[in-house]
Amino acid sequence: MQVRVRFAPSPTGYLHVGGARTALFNWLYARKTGGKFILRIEDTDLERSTAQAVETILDGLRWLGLDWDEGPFYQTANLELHRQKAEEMVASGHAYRCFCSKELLEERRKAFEARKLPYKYEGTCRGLSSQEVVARLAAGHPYVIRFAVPRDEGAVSWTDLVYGEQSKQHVDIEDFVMVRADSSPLYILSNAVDDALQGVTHVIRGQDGIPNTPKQILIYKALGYKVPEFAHLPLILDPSRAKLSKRLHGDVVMVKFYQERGFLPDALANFLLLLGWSPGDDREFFSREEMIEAFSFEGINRSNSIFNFRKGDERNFTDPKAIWMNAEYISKMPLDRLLPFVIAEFKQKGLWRSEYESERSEWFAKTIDLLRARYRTLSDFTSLGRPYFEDDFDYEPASVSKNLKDTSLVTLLPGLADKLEKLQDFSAEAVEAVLRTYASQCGVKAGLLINAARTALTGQSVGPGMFDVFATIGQRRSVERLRRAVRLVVGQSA
RNA sequence: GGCGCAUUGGUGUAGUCGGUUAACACGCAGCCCUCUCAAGGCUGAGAUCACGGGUUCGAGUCCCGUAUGCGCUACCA
Repeated sequence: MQVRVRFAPSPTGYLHVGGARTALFNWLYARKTGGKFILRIEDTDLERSTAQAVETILDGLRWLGLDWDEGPFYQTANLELHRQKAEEMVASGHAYRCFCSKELLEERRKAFEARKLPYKYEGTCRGLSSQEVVARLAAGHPYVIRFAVPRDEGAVSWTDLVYGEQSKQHVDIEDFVMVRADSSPLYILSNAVDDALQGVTHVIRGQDGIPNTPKQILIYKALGYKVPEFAHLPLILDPSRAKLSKRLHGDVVMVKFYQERGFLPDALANFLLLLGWSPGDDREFFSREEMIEAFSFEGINRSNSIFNFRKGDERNFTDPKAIWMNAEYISKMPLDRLLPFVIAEFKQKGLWRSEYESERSEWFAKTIDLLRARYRTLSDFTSLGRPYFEDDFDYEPASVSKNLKDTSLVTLLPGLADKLEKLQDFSAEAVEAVLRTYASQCGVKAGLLINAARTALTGQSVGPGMFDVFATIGQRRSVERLRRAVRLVVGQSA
């Protein structure tokens, strides 16, 4: 039997990390088993769903490389069918019409809650005779359709692929509503019917779906459908152990945020993979192929994991391990696979030049290769990396005060510039030789010139080996920048 | 209140059939390297395995209870 799994987001907001992980796990299982990954948009919530929200979700999935085989299907397309299924259950005695008004039930619930008693619908309309039902129908009384949960000592049980044996007593399950008074079906119904009709064999969803499972199993059985397997995933919580939400946490929980902040989709997927799942050994880096190969339900953890980010910490603008993972990908992945992402980043920031794909393409690639070891996001290439590509860049005050405070640099810098200007071969080795010779001639430590040059050429106090920086930035620009930096020394000492 | 799920260092996780000093990664601190930073190498701090009972020669690992957290408890999805 072919495996069929689905990701069924409701398009209320954006694709968030929890949803993305659920989608990833579904996708992995489909790919591992040669099954199908179905995408279904659960848009039954009237106002809250917008076409734009759907597009954002699709975008996020595409970006993460989670391609679906069928869909997107829209739940609203099947509403009438869902209603019919409920009618079938009424006809077969598995469900009944309930004429109790919402207001009345609300009142009762409140009364019970006030006394801290558990409230479950008492089944008032369950015992209505067919004549009574017909009479009320004829009188035009509004009604909802409720499932008639067996009233016996039995229980609904299933073996969750993650949580193991699960069981819920019939007495603990309320006669839940499946169809509203306006005849629109509820999620609990639509979701189960769609899963059945779309041939879903494995329901892989968040742990918050556990309480729904027994009800849905009841529906499957009442309708004569085969009950699928269930695999519930632990939740992803914030550092105070609250559920992640856009309202509470803002952009950090959204996939789009990572897209914009310069994450590699593979890195995010890899990080998400490890949130709640482990291969059982020490491996942490997984290519898509390796993920597919290694993935299994047994490796899924049962406890909720925490997305470890702190608000207002710019260096750790999200979970430090996610950033670390991204940095690892940036510096370790094959350069030719990284380049397209970097190029996209340059284009997006308006720093792309056509020469980078013609006469300067080799230089561009080498420069990116030089820089990537210490960058953590793609955005770093255009922000921190700016001095390597553009002539106008900022001098970091801390760098200036640290490296350009020695007033003798006022003459040393232009002196070095003069020497370098005469070089025939502006290679890292040649520059190093010149600089070190010049330093000893002047009786200063090479480090003084090296560090000063770093600030002069990049405005920063950190970066690759300085002689590589010289070579990368080039003779003309290097000489210019050394001379230009003199005013900063003066400014500093004044 | 009810029902359910969970509980290993700050975070993510490992810990197979119960058996010596609880492992790995991130983060943090220090050292080495070095022209800086990152990387890399090394070292370190940080966990009475939520708590209390029990079973056992022996429990993070099995059983019971408690606490805490989370989820669900809607004519939301």
